[in-house]
Amino acid sequence: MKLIVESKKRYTITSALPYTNGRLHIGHLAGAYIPADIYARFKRITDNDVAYICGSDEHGVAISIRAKKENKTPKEIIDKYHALIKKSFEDFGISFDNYSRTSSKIHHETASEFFQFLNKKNCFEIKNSKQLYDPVENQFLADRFVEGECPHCGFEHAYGDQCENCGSSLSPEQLINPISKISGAKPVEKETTHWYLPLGEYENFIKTWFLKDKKDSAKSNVYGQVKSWIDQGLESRAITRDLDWGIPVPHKDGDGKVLYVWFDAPIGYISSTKEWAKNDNKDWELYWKDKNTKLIHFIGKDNIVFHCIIFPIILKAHGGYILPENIPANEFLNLEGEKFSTSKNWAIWIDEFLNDFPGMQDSLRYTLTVNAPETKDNDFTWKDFQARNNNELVAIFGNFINRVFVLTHKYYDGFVPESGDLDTVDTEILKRAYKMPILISEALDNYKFRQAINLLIDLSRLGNKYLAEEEPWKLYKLGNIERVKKIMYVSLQLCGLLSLLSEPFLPNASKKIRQILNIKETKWTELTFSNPVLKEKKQINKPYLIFRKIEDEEIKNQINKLNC
RNA sequence: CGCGGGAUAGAGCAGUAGGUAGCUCGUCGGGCUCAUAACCCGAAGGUCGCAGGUUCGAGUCCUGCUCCCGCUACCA
Repeated sequence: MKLIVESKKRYTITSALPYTNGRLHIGHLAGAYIPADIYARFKRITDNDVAYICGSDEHGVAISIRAKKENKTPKEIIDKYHALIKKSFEDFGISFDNYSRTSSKIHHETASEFFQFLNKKNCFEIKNSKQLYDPVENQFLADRFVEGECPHCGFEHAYGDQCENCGSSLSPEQLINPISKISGAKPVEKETTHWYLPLGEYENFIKTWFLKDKKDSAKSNVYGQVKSWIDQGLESRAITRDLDWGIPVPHKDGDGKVLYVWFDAPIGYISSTKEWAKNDNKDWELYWKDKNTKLIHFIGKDNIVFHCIIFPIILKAHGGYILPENIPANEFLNLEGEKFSTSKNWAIWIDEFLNDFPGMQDSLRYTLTVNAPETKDNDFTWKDFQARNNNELVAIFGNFINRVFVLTHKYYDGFVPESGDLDTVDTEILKRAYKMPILISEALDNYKFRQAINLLIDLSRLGNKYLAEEEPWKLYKLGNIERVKKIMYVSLQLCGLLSLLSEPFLPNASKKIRQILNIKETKWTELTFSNPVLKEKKQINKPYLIFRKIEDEEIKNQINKLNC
């Protein structure tokens, strides 16, 4: 075990860029945003230099199609959802250092330069291919947007890439009587030219950099997925598209073509960092090119291949960038046993949650962390949410703090008592408590968020047990005033520690407790047995309840809301 | 079909060098009354997905199988 908390390092932390064709739901939060936010806050409070970066991903064929369907421009679509998503993040309290968008000027410039740099370095192949084309809409069709009869089972609504009925994978030209899903017209084949990234040339790079060097640090789900891809062999991948929405290919032969959204999106992390650096007067290159910077990507499992294979290859091909230190992808969260579904409205939207449970961000953060899909898909249920909130957050954590505060005001008018020499039980409790910053740090450094937040609750359990065993209220009545002072002094130190240790997980509660205790945010590196959080004779403010219970009625309403 | 992850008490999970199965919640019983009817203690409850194998001994290693979730590359 480490004896101290690591500090004084530089971190570039990213969360997957949300795609601007829908609102945010709690599945998004659980996968890529809450873990990253905890990690970023943790690294800040352990005295590191942190850039926590994100932004909206606003290109790609899906947005183009959606705009057509809704009879709007792509820009109208992305402006609407960018605003909604950004507001949800702000209201929920995700602590991005910068939240940008890929339609911004700085991103278009950055991505274009990236393409030009790689093109000049001869990193691309240029190849011709035949693709299906919609003659009515005058656009090329992604496989998914061609529909027809499956040659295997006769199912009439098979997609160009797969038949949903029999499960066989297809290519669009195999379909019988294919039609464009956009116009309904019969697609025609047309030749086109694209730039390809020859991923196969980088197989050995991935084998060494990831499969060998990350074998111990990568999560098993991530490692297995990457290994599977490499074992199957990597093929060249087109990084341009025939589309009218996106970043124009900056090349004389690039007319009517844009950069593939998966080429430009991860570069969005870089341009968002640049935007932040410009506003904050920082040097962005330190966060992307300095060997001492650790780059961590938080994503959902659907993004593994792009963050563990394709983006690192792009960075490697460029040559001037650092590579990710780790990519702690989460699995997926289900809702009441079913997958989240935007079309069926089977989701808990962030804005609606905040509307129905104002000020209860920490309750959701708690539930989504303690039940995070770290190693496999997990399920969110409203009943579990209520139970976690009422039985753990309120009854154990909130209640411990409250009973200490109430006793402090009752006995000492809100002043921290002078303890004198502590008894052995007292110092044992404090010693265990001051190990928590190290234990929690260790768990978080290994991306074990569930374990980390359980350690935090364990500290309040320790406090509750201490109070139950020492029974200061009894001693007070018996007149053993000196002993009560020691017990209360120790209990207050635990509250102080809880307020600081909860900051990454429960930032709102942390702040409230610190305000009651009258203490400033303190780096975990300064938390030691010999330097108590609360000084004797310090006065604390009038307490109030930090968390509230959730009633059965509220849960019933939410479940009804889901089912209609 | 191929590949990846998972399968441990009613629920959610630990168990990362093989040695008499642990934690949290829930349930039941008791204690306490400072506290948001909260807190503390104790008990019941599992043949560790199935079948073989290696071993003195396997949840932990090997083989085969079953079930659940996901991926399979222009749905970003």
